[in-house]
Amino acid sequence: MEHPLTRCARYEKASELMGKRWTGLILRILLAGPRRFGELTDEIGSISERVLSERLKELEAEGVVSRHVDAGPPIRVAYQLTEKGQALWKVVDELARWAERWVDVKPASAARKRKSA
Amino acid sequence: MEHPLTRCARYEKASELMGKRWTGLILRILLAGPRRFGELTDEIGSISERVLSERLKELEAEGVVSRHVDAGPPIRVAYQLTEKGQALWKVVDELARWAERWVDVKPASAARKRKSA
DNA sequence: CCAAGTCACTTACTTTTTGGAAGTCACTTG
DNA sequence: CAAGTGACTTCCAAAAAGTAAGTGACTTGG
Repeated sequence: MEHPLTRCARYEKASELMGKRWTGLILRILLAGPRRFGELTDEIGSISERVLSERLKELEAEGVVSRHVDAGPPIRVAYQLTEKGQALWKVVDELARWAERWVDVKPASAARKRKSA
Repeated sequence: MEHPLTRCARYEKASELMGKRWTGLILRILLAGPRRFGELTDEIGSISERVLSERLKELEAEGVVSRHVDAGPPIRVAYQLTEKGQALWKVVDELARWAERWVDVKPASAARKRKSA
């Protein structure tokens, strides 16, 4: 191999977190400011409440987001990034830059076939 | 909401790509140089060949990695990043930095450390 | 007061993805 | 020519995500 690569448990864990469906989207939205549960579902659009709830719990468990209950009377729950979560802005930002530069949003042309006959 | 946020289809697609299990790990390895199928399975450790094969096809379809067959005789297949794939180094790098700074690899015990310089 | 609605979730059930192991195909080596 | 090796596939069970309907606290309208 060209370069040996030491396995990095921290990176593996980080990658496991970001490598879950919807996490990247949730983070981008929360980087713009706190959001309530319903706002998140609306802004993400196609996520199911079941999964959003799950993802939010995972992120909270990881210390990336915090949950704030405003006992109203109209009870409202807001989610916002912790310091650890805010620190992810660079990752999100670089991914956004990459996306701007490299992602074509139109239906991708078909992948080349492997040599088969 | 604090800041409105325009939905970005490109980011959504990028996030869908990175937001798949194993993709972050595969990318980090490939950023260190080309790898053969077996090397990837070994270096990742716990991925199944079925899923690695699937992920590689997806990444190839997205134009992030390219597949090179060296018709040997000992036939070998190498995967390497395309220019588009290489461009992801910043994302991987920022994620790695974040992980170094914020991810605790040990099982979380009673007290959690705050930012220790 | 009672019915209907909102918000933040849960629960139950279906579909899709992933994991694990074994099999395939084209060679290579003993 | 029986046993590998490398790169995948196939099959099947387990886990995660999608869908829809339900829950509980509280509000508004008639």
